[in-house]
Amino acid sequence: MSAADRCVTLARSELPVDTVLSGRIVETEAYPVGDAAGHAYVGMTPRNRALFLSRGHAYVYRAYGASLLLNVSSETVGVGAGVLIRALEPLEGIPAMQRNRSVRDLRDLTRGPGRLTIALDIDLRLDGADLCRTGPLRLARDGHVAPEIGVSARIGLSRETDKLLRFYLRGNPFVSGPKKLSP
DNA sequence: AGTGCGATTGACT
DNA sequence: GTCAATCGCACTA
Repeated sequence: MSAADRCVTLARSELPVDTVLSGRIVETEAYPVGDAAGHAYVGMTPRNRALFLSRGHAYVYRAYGASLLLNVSSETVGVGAGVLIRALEPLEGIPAMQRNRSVRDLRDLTRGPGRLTIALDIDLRLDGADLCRTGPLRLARDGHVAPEIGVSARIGLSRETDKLLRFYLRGNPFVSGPKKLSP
């Protein structure tokens, strides 16, 4: 990555209430081809099939029985890989996000992969959705130039813990994880 | 058909 | 700081 990289915004629309909920992506983790910690590592299954769609499709899955996590597929058709969206900086629709999460504090609204899906009302029906075309969930460059990008090990894994594949906007208060990993 | 296990969170000591 | 909740899915038989 370079300092000229543009920030990316994730936007949720077509909700029952006519609102757009959006946030700037401030933290991600990569799960590239051949990564033993990636869900695609075992080959295509009913759960992970969206990882094998072309770049820019949503892979939504349930973790620990409770949380829904959002990934973006990152390779060509038939190749399984993705990027986990770990945190957003809230931009639009903040009151609606506060209702979805039953939380007021802006900092707690979308800091964490399982929290941001609740804030944006993302569910399993969005699994496989194309995020690069008009639809209920969209990715878009937001014009903001990214500041320095921090790199660290990924969070919550039991394998491949040495790989530095977590990326975040350094100093951004909406980044999740222990301070040690987000200085 | 049964078992084991998380790319987490929130509640609690 | 610790720890249990919770369920879809992958894996074994």
